[in-house]
Amino acid sequence: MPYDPSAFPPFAVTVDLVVLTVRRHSLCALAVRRAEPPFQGRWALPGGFVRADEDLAQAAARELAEASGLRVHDPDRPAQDGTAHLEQLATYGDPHRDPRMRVVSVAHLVLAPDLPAPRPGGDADRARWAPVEELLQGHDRDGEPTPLAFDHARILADGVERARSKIEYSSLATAFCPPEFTVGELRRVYEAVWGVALDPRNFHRKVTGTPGFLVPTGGTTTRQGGRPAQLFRAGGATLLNPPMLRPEV
Amino acid sequence: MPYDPSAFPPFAVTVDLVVLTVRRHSLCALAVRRAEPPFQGRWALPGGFVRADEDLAQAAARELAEASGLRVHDPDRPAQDGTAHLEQLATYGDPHRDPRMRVVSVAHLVLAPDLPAPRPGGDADRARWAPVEELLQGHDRDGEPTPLAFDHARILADGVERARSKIEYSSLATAFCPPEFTVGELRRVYEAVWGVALDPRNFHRKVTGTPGFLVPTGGTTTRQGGRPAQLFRAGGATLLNPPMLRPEV
DNA sequence: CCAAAAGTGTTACGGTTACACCCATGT
DNA sequence: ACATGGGTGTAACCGTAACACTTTTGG
Repeated sequence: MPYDPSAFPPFAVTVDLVVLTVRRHSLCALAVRRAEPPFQGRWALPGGFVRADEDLAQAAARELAEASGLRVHDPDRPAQDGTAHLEQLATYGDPHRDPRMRVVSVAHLVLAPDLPAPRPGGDADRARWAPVEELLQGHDRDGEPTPLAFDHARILADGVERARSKIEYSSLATAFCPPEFTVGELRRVYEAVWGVALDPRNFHRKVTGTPGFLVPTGGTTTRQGGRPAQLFRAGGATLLNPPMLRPEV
Repeated sequence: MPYDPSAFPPFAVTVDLVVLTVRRHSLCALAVRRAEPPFQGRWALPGGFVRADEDLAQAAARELAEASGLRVHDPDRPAQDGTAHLEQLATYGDPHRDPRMRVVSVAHLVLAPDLPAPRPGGDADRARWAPVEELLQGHDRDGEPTPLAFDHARILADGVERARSKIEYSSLATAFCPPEFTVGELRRVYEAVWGVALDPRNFHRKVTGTPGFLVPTGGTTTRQGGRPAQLFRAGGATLLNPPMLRPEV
């Protein structure tokens, strides 16, 4: 087929972000309140237009910094505070997903530690961390309606599903932890993301026995109470083999 | 951020297809020869522009039919001859991936049975099934150069990797088989996609022992020689638990 | 009869589960 | 002393790997 600039319709391309973290033992996502129509006043995933000279991942990292102050992990360096894991999730291009025009959105998944100063935007009126069940069910614990704008509930559900399955066979769960963490803290991440309880003893053996998964720093902490726990950093291994088994329901 | 139609740059959006099949015991991909610049005369993945009123998956299915005559599985019906599995793969949006203009391509993965009449386009000069190693290494067995256009080698590599990992934990390998197939034929699919040899006895026990994976049709065939083998259709189960273990290396 | 592919039986091994038990700290 | 979370030991259990062996066709 010959090249003809008029042969293709123009699209707007955006990135949307599913930013997940674990707070108070539950899986939360970053939501921002829309200031403009359509869906004015409704909660939505952070995102925005891709610029003319930007790669998709660059655009996602820029929008992430704008919405949350988070920076993206440099894979070559040890994890630092305030840095997150970013990966492409999927692309949503229903012709009517945005009533204004034809918009194709490349959704990205971000896994971030629970920051001491989460700073979602700065003021809690425009951005917040909300438990994913609230956002997916469309109402909070008081029954107040909180449906997400556009097809963002679907995108969020896909992102949560990706995170849930990916921590089974990769070391991605460490992206929810601070740079140094204990085995118990890592276990609570799995429990929050999967919504199950895991046996602390077997979990400990599993993660410490997988070569390259965890690297002891030598330090200990009692921040969780009880006996001092060893501190670890994420090791070089990115794949977990055999995988962490997820208890059925 | 207020809505301003001039605030975003225009993009072209395309779909590219990684169409995989198993032929003569090796994993092959559909490649088409480019008739126009850029990369005129080079092999490329089939694909094209998304139309104004089309969903992304619809565009992929349309391009698939145009390039190969294949139709896409209806998940609610039993598999039929000439139908394939289609899923979104990933989106590629480097600002310079197409020298003409800013193109974002939503790649899709198609798994198809080896058709009696593969009909890639009709004439073998414009389309062909090529072993994926040839396409990925950039030359065929005679040393002739066959580098793929654009970033299609990367897209193909991602599609092959997706197929290799997904047949581990899902029943997707049956998408490479005709509607009725034997356990041995299914095993040869795994062996071709993974490039390994599997123990026929253990494989047989594994797939026939997983509830919902295979449904016996009652018929038998000797088309592979030897003792008559039972014929099966794909069952309703889409997830394989525990997964098929992939031998290392 | 022989080759080839299908299918069954059996044992050894590795990883997970379940749970008893001990350790080191804060209050 | 006691509660709390960290960590080790151990036996039952389950699925896979390895391989001997039988079955049923075609040449």
